[in-house]
Amino acid sequence: MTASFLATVPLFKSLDATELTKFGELVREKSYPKGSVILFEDDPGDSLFVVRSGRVKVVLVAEDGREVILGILGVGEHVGELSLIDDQPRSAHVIAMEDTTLLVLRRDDFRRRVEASPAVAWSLLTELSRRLRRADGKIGALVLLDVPGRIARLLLDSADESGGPLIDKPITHQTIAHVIGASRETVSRAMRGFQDAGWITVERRRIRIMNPSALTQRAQQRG
Amino acid sequence: MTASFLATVPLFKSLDATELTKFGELVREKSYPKGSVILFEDDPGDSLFVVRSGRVKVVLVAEDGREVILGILGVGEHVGELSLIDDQPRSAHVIAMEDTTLLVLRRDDFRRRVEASPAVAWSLLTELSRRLRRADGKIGALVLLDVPGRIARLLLDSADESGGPLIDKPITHQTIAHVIGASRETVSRAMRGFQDAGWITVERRRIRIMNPSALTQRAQQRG
DNA sequence: CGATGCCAGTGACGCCCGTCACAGACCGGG
DNA sequence: CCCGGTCTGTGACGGGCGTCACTGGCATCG
Repeated sequence: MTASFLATVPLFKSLDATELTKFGELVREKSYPKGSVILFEDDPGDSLFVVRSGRVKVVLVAEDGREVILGILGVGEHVGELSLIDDQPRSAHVIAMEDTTLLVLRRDDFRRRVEASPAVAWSLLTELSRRLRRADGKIGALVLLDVPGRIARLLLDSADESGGPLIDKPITHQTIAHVIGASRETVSRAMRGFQDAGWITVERRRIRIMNPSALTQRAQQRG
Repeated sequence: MTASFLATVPLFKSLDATELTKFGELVREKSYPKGSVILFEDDPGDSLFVVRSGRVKVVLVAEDGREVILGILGVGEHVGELSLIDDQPRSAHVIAMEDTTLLVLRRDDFRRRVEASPAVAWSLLTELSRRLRRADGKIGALVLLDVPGRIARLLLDSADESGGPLIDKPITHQTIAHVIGASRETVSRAMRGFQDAGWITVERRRIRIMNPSALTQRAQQRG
């Protein structure tokens, strides 16, 4: 049932059962195979998407094909609010990293609900704040840290998102490279360095943090 | 009168006269000399600041003193909402770039008003959206563009913020460097290049865009 | 179970840009 | 109108990291 799933989504956690049911009725479900493009940058946007299963990435792509990953979203997270709020076109592409199912909510339905319930508006504000803090942090990292420093930072962030020293989601060097703005080869060399130093171990693309304080140190300055 | 000033602030533009007066009574005014620190990163935050006169910068500072400017705010713009929304510590330093006067609004007063008036909540959402788009754009620029490309982008942005080809606020190379994440010397060389190419002219630190399409081109790819 | 992709590891090379070091221009204030 | 401090222009140099080119691992699937 989709209402019971919605109850697990942070954005809607403050809603009561009857409101959830109403929402559940407004929602359509759509599936996307791995690699397919869900949203195109510059399209006009009129829907909000909630990840029901799978994983998607939000990316900017340069003319020559190089890409930056702005964010990776898993189950319960959502994309597309910005266009609903300010009526501007989509600011990035959204691409399915695995086979993915999304719940789609149309602008008008969403707006009505937000205006009717201050709690949802507040959740939205909280979520946007979190993203802004992250984005600013990322800007700082790009300017102030070298590649190993940015990787260290990413690993620490991912770890405490997983709630332990083991980063549960497998991840490739290529993906890390796109996230921190570096080349695959440089990431490869830096990760080898961390392993040789005994700061992390990697097993079947799962990374375990062995020495958090060394990484923290490394994520604070360059060199 | 502070209520009539508040009426010009986008955040509060949707309020009617009586609400503005109420707000005006909750507000205190504070002045800061050029160069003084208004907010420290990591401080707990419980106030929102609206720039009444002057200009402030939001900056991240590394241990060795290097800095990134996340934003420059002028009259009518505001800082400090994030901590009010999510109760997290301040995410950056805020420093007066000129002698500056701010209006200070305390958390509880602010929250009450936001909850009472959906229009204010909506303005806030709009504003956060705008900042998020900018931040994401900045991340893209840092990763995908070289220094001249990032400068071109900044100049174009600043120009249409001024509403014409002349960027009215004078700005130093050092400041540009901090904003785009580059060194002062490299900015200096790139700007000379733009002038020699006839794309811009500079007079008393005011920049005028002579060839927007060339800059747009340059802001699209590197090399 | 061989084949076919993806992914990681590593060397070589060159360039962008940060850093250091000055010289000269500009600029606001007494 | 001159003077001290800030801002800009430029050369020299070196290093971090992107790019290119391969090699070898390992996993999935007819």
